[in-house]
Amino acid sequence: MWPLRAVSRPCAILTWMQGILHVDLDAFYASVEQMLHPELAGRPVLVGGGVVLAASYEARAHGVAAPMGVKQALHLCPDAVVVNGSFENYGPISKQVMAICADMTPLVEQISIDEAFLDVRGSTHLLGSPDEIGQAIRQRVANEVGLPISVGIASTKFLAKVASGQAKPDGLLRPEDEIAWLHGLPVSVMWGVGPVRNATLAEYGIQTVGDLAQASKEHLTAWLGPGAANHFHALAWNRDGRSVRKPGRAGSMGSQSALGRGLTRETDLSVALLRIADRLSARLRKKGRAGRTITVRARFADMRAVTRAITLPAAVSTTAGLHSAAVELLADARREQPGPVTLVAISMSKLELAGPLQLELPFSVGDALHPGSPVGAAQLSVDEQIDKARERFGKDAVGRASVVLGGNRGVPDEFRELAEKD
DNA sequence: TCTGGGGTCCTAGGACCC
DNA sequence: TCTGGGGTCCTAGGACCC
Repeated sequence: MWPLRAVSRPCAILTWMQGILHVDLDAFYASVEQMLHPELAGRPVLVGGGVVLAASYEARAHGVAAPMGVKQALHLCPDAVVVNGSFENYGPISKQVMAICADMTPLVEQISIDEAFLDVRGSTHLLGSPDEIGQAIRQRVANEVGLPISVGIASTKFLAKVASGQAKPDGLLRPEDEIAWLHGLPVSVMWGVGPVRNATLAEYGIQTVGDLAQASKEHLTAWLGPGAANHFHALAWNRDGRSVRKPGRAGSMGSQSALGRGLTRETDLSVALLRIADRLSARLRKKGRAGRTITVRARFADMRAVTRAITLPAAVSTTAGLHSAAVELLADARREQPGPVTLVAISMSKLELAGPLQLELPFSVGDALHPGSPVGAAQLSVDEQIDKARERFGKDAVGRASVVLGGNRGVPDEFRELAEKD
């Protein structure tokens, strides 16, 4: 029932060395949809709207892959069922899977919603060999969650990741002779080799990881630059010193929005920025964080992108603060390339811990665009609202005030508490 | 049919300081 | 008065990952 692809009788030392697992849920979003909607089981399923976010293996058999336009995917696979992702389900299901991993070892490093590294070298005396632990994870995820998951086992994170990729779908793989096995694979399996580097390497006759391992450092440096050359040459010999560690706090946070054929009018762009500024600042505040560097990226119809950034003396996390900076940065970007903007993104970096949210002020879109205009309940400009709040709650509280888009989210509890105290 | 939304890391040039 | 080498910060762009 559980295809163990590695033909192996682990000796003790290999078991010790090969103690890193990479677990990866197969076609995660599509598999969840098939699980929640049994009528989709066994059928080609595409999750996404404009583009394919995930394709079930039945669809992949027809050449469908993410990210591909849904229309193109349907051309390749006319029987496919297209579903909007039920994104509210994915996070909790991912948590269930990660909890199973955490039962095997405290050293779990989750790297995305559907994959994680585990260092199980400290668990083998209790739970058995890495193979047995890997199988136990697969069995529990199948029984308790209902999803297929693939496992790669190796002596390094890099090789474990490559192995889980080769084990898919629904498999487990532990390469016996790691270097020999690795050298037979195409360079594109390496983490960090995408279309551009793959094409560069192919130009010089580098097809397999073995070819890369044999290439001279001088050549690799000329082709890829010094940093990438060292990195990939080391990986080609499975030299990867990175250990499994609990992920720290994210270094940046961003939000973006695609704008169809593109927007040109100032006011339309300002509204688009306000929407993502609000989404981003809400996430920042929820995590108790604020950022000093604000970056705006605009993409144009020809897919060219222009970025503009500003680093502030103090960290911010308010909708109004992000929005006003973003509007200026976007205006600057558009001076370089006028014309319709097809995507806008705001990203915050240099993140710091911020104090808990003290106060949110309801206000409306109209106020942001035309300060003082009588829109909705809030008839005051942002500045006037802040002045009012300052009068009522004192300077300190308002220093941390943030502004809520739309004014229709109700008054946050923090606001109510302050108001009651007042 | 051109292509979502969330991230990471690297490079390179310029400003500035010692 | 002219000038070196090193370090840090900032900005812009790009490749890549899920």
